[in-house]
Amino acid sequence: MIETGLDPAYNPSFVSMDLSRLNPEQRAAVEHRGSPLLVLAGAGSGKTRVITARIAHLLANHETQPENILAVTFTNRAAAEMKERVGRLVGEKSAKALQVSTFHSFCAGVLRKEIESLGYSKRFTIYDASDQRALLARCLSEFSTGKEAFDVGFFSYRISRAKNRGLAPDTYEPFRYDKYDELLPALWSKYQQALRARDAVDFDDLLGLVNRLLTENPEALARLRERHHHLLIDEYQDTNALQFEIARKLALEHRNLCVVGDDDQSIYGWRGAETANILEFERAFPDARAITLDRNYRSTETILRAANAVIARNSERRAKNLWSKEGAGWKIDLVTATDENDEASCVAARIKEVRARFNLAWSDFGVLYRSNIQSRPFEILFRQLRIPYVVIGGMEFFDRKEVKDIASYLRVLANPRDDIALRRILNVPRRGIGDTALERLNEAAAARGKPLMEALRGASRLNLPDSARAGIEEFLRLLAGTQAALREKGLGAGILHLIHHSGYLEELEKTSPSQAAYEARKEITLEMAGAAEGYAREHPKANLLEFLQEASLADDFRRNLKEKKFEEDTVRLMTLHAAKGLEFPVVFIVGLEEGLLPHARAIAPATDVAEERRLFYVGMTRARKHLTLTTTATRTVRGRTKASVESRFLEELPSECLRYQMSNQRVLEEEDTFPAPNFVTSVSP
DNA sequence: ATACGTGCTGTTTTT
DNA sequence: CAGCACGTAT
Repeated sequence: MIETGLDPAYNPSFVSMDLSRLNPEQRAAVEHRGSPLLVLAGAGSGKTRVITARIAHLLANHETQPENILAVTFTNRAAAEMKERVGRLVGEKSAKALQVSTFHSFCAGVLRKEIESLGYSKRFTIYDASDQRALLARCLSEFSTGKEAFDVGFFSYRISRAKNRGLAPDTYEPFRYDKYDELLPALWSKYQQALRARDAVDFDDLLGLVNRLLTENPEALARLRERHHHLLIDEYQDTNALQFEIARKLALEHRNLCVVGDDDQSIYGWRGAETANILEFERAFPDARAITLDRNYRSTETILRAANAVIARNSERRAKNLWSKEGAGWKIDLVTATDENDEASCVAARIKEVRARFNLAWSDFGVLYRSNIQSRPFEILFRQLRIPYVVIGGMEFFDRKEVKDIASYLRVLANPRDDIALRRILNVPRRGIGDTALERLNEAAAARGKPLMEALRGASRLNLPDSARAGIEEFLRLLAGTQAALREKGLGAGILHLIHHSGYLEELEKTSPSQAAYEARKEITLEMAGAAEGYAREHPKANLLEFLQEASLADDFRRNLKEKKFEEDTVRLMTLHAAKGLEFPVVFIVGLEEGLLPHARAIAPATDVAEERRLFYVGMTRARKHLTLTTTATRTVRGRTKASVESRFLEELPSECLRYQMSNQRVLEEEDTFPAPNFVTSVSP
């Protein structure tokens, strides 16, 4: 039994939640009621613990039902983990009824039910970044801008940024007028029409449309407020303006809003994240309570001291100094390697040495880098040395060509108007429908204002080469056959039907440079069917649309594929971004060089490197016991070998926290008198 | 329509 | 070192 908070409405006799293991600040965060709450939670301060305890506390007090709690996390992995942790506190049954998801999948779910009031069909398709670009490129080509070269990516970036600020084509105000901005409003509205014609929404629309729904449809707003009576947002520093607006509208009435974040760990500014959301929370909600958690239960004092020194260089932050009682521990090793291969072998040697000496698991080691490309030397070497590893993120399953192809088939089946997907697979595998035939079909469709699929069905009336005619017929037969197989035998079997009746594997074999490459691609292709099967088993009622939605938002789907690997005892390789929220006893941050960290793109004259510094800070604070930072003397990038320049961040580290080493030195030396950190214990209160 | 060779250019993070 | 656009040969 615990002592209660100050809320007079609070009745201690209901309490069965044990809060005695929380520190006073954590406990205050769990018990606060009646007004919005901002929890400024430093790295390793027990942030997830607070959120899960708060949820459990709400449930244990019978203050609400699980289905009325909406917890928003930044990644789906975090969502799954949160559900599991709440489950341990309140039982799996309650936990299952909670809604825990990312903003994007939450919005997708809302739109599936409510989008018709916004003039879209319920069967809408979600376009990912590459679909978006493809469609944008098509729109751009209609502007016949002559010889002027435009970068589609640049438009896509600007449109996305504008959308995330809640703007529309007619409210867009160019920041600085250039040739892009001149065209942007017109292109944007054309793009928006094109999406509409295809029954498609892009990632940003998911948020934008929900925000519109909440503004324009009072009944929907009331329903959602009723349903989501308690709102918790994790990683609040990474929310953008639109997400803030959605949360604000949902919470305005019941005011049960709890946000948890750390401005020092804001690393998604490039994606529209507004640190202002966290810095000015109290301005948006004047009755808000703010609680700071600055006791760290994760890292040694040495690591924290260094991390604090680095982050202190940033202005524009809510001052906070992490402290811990974990002991000084080892110094941070700063290793200079000759090149990126030497860097990899040095890390490998250290992993082996420390693992053997302290009897650790492979999964106790994390190797963090700034950009995905840096994983390669590590992968090659680890494979040679038989160090089990897994690359988290990187080339995601869903970015693979094979997977996109199969998914495009499914998308066409689910939404025949989706001609971005249709164009992608109409001639994959090759079936004689070349560019000229495609253009002719396209013209026919455009002339009558119909989707491309209509033109295919009426292809016999068009002037087309025989090969194309036959190909189209074959293609339509394949779709019909797959449709039937999906309906009669289920998702997995339907996809297998598609793979085996399309000649897809044969085409893969032909186009693969080697037998090994073919085998790998084949495996990916078949995995798609396996994953779908797994999904269908877990969600028996789900239809194709829902499956695709999960897949494009990378929800359960990717976990079915990857979770196994993640649970295995492997060294984890990942970007600094992907490492947020994780911790490892032993961490390596590699490539501490100018151009890499801070990244070249972030060094531009006018921009400051604050976000790169935060990224470094996030990386450092992942380490519990030991941290190694590496640089190289030379590095080969895009085939060019160049002398490396040490990262400016290294100078920001207090020298007394560091031990300088060369790549052939060991972690433990003969004369080493540092007391080894205790790798075994460390249970937070 | 497709297969294949050449030359060019781009440097990051992800829901 | 890619991956891509473009051009040429079949």
